[in-house]
Amino acid sequence: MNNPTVLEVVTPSFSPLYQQIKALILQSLKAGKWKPGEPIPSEMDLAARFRVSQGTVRKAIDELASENLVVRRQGKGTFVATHAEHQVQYRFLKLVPDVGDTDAEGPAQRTIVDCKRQRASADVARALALRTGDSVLKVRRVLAYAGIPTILEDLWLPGTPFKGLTAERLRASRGPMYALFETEFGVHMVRAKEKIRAVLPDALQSKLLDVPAGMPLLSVERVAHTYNDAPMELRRGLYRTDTHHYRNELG
Amino acid sequence: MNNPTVLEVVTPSFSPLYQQIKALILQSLKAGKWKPGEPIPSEMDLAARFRVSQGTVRKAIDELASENLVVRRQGKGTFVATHAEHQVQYRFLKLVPDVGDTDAEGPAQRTIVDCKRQRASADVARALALRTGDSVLKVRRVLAYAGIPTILEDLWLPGTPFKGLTAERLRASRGPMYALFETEFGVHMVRAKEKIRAVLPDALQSKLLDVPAGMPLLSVERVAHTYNDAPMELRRGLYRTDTHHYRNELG
DNA sequence: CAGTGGTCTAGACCACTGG
DNA sequence: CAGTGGTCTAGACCACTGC
Repeated sequence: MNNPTVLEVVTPSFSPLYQQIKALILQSLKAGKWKPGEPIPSEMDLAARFRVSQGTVRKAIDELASENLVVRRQGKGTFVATHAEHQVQYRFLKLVPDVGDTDAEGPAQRTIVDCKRQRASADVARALALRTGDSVLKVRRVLAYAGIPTILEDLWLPGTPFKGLTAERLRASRGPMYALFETEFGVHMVRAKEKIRAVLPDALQSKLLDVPAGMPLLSVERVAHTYNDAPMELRRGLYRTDTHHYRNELG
Repeated sequence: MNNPTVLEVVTPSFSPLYQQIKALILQSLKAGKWKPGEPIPSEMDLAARFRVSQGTVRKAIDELASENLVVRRQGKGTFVATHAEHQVQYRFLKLVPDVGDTDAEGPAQRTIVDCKRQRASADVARALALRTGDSVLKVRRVLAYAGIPTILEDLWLPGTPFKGLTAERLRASRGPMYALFETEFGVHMVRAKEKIRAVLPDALQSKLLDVPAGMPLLSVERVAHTYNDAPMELRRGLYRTDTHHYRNELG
């Protein structure tokens, strides 16, 4: 009767009220009941709706806030998190210049190299939870700082949710790509996982980044997820790390 | 009268009670009043001492727990966090095998290549908040998985707190190095910052890792801090990323 | 000023651990 | 069983925002 691989040997059989409230709010977020940037109902309001005390709603919202799904602003309200605010330009980009800081460096110059529809290869399909051969959008772009190409990115997006995305549309947009996804396609990335390696560029890559073929680069493979933890983007980045570095904080 | 670089233009002039309580507990932690692995007083106990309600102590401890300084265990108590428990072998090491998981891979085979006292160079001194020429300990070691050398690490430690650390002592210890630091030298690392780059190894490095000179490697420079945010270790790691990768989660 | 999130309390009860 | 952390409540008051 032992079951070593399953964590919950007995039924969970207990879920705190605030977790249930959290799940309900989360459901509304997923359903798009409140749009990114908009306020959600006040704590008192939600407490009244769910027939619980303010403290219980508060704890639910606390967790959502700590997961960056929602932002609290004292005196104003609680707002659905968004990538479309000038706050931090790129929330998931951890590459910073060796000298000075990201602010001093200013925004990147972005060049869309390519944007086309194609069929998902096996590994792309697996990363995006699609089937091999499903339609995906592939984007390739270069980010430059002070005129120096620094990042080369390949992106794959599932075809259906991103129907209508074109190179022109990408070139026309200002601000983070994730902001565009949010406002134009209703896709809000909330979490991401990265796998980082050191690699050498192939001929085309070294040409696009204007670096020698023998220069080691950081390979950053990112899968970004939307609310339901559904993977909605696969991104493979090549970073120059002779003038910049990937910064990580461990707690 | 303007002061653009300072955040608090006006005085802070307000600090919640629970923050003050948190600071008091933190002070006891720094002072080593309770040792890693030991329980701190119960919430009720602390509440009585500080003449506040349980809820206020609770919120203080909540923050300490979320910073991994303390671990809560329902029914048992709240314990000072420690690196010396089999839980997670290496809390700050984010390199994982491409196939299988860290558990399946098992513990690393560790080889201390070198351990000697030397004078701090300018950059080492800066990282450790020492003066150039101050005495530091330098350790070099190799970690291997399944017999394959995978990580080459250079460590610099300030000489004074780590007086008495020798290669023999390192070789004799089992478990994480941070556990040894904790039990033998009373130094508990709580936070760390990493700068990650892609590099090529020099001749000696490629020999120690048994990789070709042209193989790109991940360079991970870590500064680990103890309670007061004092830097207590500089570590430069070279990771093979042909069989492993650095895994990071973004929220 | 009213409305929001943020703090604090006192007390009740629940879930888990160990003797 | 007593003691621990974990949940929940109801109500008071504080700090901040905007009108």
